[in-house]
Amino acid sequence: MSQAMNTKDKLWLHARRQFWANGYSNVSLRQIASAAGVDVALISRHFGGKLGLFKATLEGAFDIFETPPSDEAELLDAFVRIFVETPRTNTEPSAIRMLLTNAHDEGVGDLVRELYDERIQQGLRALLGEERAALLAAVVFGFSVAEKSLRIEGIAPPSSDQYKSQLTHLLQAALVKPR
Amino acid sequence: MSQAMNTKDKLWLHARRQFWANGYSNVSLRQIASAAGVDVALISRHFGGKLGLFKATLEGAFDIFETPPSDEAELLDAFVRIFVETPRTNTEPSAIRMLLTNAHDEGVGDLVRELYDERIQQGLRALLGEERAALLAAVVFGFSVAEKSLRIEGIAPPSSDQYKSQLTHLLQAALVKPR
DNA sequence: GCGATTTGTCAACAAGTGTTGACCCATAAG
DNA sequence: CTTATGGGTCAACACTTGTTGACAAATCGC
Repeated sequence: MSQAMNTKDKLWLHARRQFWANGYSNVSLRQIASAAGVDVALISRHFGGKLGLFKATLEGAFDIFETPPSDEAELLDAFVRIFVETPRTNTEPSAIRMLLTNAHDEGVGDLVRELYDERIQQGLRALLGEERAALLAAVVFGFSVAEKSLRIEGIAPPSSDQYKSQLTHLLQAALVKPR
Repeated sequence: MSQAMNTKDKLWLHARRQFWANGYSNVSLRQIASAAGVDVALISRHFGGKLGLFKATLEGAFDIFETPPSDEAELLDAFVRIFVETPRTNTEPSAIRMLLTNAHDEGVGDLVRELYDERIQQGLRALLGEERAALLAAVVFGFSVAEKSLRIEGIAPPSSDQYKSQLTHLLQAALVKPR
């Protein structure tokens, strides 16, 4: 499969995997180029630099939000889909989770926060109000990063039905209007 | 205050602040030394290297868990205390939150995960079982990092009473036994 | 076929990293 | 006074980082 791709796509693919696996600043361009079997200089040629490559790997991260959810039930569904089902059926990294995982990084932190706020958080705020949107974001963020950073396996057991119901319950709790 | 400290304590203090603010691998020894007004070489002298310095800044991270909570109500109290009250009354960074924030880092990730598992997660598992412990960890993790990484301000409004009740509610939801 | 434009190759660069060894200087023990 | 000893200073080290420029090769338009 890989030998039929042009080098730009090869670079994109391996960059995506490595950024997801190790985080933006823990991956060097030479690692990516080596994994793709390509010279380092090609990255700057094709993507303009490391940041440009990272931005390119974020493409499609927000497709699922292109039509923003209009009520809370729909929102709940969307989140469960993003954070439970998609990561398990698709072997490739989920772009939105990659986004969140790299939020704490000096190099791309600003870009990531900007994108997240503009493309996701704004919609949440409009639908839920300031406090509940923040609360929900915190929960979602926790799930995204806990499994990856702490390698907490129990969060996502093979039979994900129970996990799904627990997550749903948790998100509902986050959506309760404060007194 | 700072000029009365010896250089080792000065280094420790500024290292702690910078590691917390920017993450382990985003802080260079020269930055720390410069902030402390001290030569870089002293760090390797006093702490044996960057990793040694980081380990030293983790000291006392788990004091609050020295007597592990024995029931779920106590556990809930402890978490609210750690993640709501302590960070606001104390201007210095909370070590446990620093620990979690640096979990996603190639250099110290293993150390951080090991410490977290050994000192916190094990107690949670014994008390709650595998799944609920993981779920609670995810929520707590989200709160620890979301505010810091995503700069979501709404999570912790100045009047923290409402926030406290929301967090309590959320933690209770995480503690519900799965069907 | 010929020229132009893309695409790939190689080597080097400047900047930044953690770490080490050689020296100096104080203070206290003999 | 002499002499160790611990703390501090300075310069260099070996290494990695992202990026760039000069050149070769291949591709495509005409």
